[in-house]
Amino acid sequence: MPAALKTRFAPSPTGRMHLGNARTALFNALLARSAGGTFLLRIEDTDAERSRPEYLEALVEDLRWLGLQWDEGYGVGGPAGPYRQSERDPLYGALLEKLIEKGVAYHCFCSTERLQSVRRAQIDRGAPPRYDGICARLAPAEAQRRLAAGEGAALRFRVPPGETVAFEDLVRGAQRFGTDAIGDFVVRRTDGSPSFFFSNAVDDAAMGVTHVLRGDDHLSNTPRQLLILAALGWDAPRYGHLPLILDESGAPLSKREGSLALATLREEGYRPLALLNYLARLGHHYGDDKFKSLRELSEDFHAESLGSSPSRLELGQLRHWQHLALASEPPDALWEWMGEGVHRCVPPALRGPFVDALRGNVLSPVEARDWAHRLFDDPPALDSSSREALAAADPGLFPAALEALARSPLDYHGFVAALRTRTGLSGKSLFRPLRAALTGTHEGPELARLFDLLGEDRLRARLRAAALTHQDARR
RNA sequence: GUCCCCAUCGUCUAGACGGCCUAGGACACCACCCUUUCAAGGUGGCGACACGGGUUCGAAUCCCGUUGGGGACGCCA
Repeated sequence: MPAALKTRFAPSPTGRMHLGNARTALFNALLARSAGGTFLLRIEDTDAERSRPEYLEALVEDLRWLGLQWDEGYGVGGPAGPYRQSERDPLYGALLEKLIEKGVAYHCFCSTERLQSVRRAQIDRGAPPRYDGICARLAPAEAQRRLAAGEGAALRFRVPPGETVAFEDLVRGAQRFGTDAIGDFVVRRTDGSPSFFFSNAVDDAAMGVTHVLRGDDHLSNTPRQLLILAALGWDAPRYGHLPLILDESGAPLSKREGSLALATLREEGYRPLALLNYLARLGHHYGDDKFKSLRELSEDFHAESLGSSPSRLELGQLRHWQHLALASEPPDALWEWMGEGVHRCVPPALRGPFVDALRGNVLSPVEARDWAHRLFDDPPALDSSSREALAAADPGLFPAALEALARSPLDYHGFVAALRTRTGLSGKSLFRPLRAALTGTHEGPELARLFDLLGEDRLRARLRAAALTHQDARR
């Protein structure tokens, strides 16, 4: 029986999650689900300096909010724990010792200063910056002596010269790297903590991860990790490298917090599925453009449909998916989503009609709240376009509207018909000032729905106010 | 600098085996329809194979080069 497919998301808690991370997590989750496999969450907090507990919390919260459940790992447990790298030192220690015994790892006593000046000199002379191998040639006895004397040392992996590391990338296809292009790299820092190359590779293997979808920036790290695993005699997972995501200006997404932080988007009211539908199509192709549930997203996911060229973020596209996400939301959920500001402002009896009227016309709770205030706060704030519309209105319009309203207060169509015959106005000259008088702005949901929402008293008051504004403007 | 990756409408992308591509879809944009208004909705339009060489009866698709963008070369991940 073939081993079940297992994917992972392995973030380091050094910052807030952004769209790039989120997509990596999503693709791994989708790949696992599409194959009935396992999706695992591992926390890579080996960098004590930059890892922070609050980022860890935020990470978990972001993932949960997105709806990406993990079946194994941090917070839920599993057979291969612990799932925080900071708790896995015993395993790393034993494995590192094994590498030393085999002679594939050696102690390096070089100071950061020396390493830096060597690197600078290499670059100046046009050579690739690589470790020059001073400590690789140290006699073991000499290394032992310096260690015993209390000298600090990092551990480096001895990269075999003249070999080729080949692997089949899940998205890029066949890859080959010559080991001569790779310098001996650090697998354990002087402070005793394992490096990314090491802990990341070793944990994937130890946790039974079979498929790794990760950022493009790891492509040239892959041969190092393959070398480590081979030295240990372990099977490596299959790697697939996703093209980077660029921001709207074409620059690579950075880890810095910004408008693209997931948390920001969430606060702005974006629905998780809007984000997921958008992200799933950045670098992956579905055969259709339909809005999909998480389940459909994974059912239709195919690793072969992963693209290999970088894609650029565009909020306009995200808004499109938000639109579709909201359209598929049941009324109660939409009402919840609109938030406190709306709940306080909209009369309970009008809750349903309000949601119906607004659906399709707003993309965020802030917009919904603005409409709630626009409709139920008196007097409504007039924007400049509606002031103009009021000033330019036919002088007979508002008096006639008041009369028409008195005659058919609960019937929008009757009201409009009466108004038309009475004033002879129609089209823009009728509706622009009417909309301005009633809502204070020039665009929005269907006027008929708003008419019902406003109610007779408010309609009368607004028409009266408009008549006065109109006169003032003319004077 | 060295090695590696990428290159189709403004954006996301379709494009196995070269012909079915006068390059398809979606977002945006524009127009029209609907609604006696705007928005929403419907229909349609605009719009791209980075450049230069090859190979071939035929290339977006294969090869080479150029240009552009990105990544790696860290005791960051």
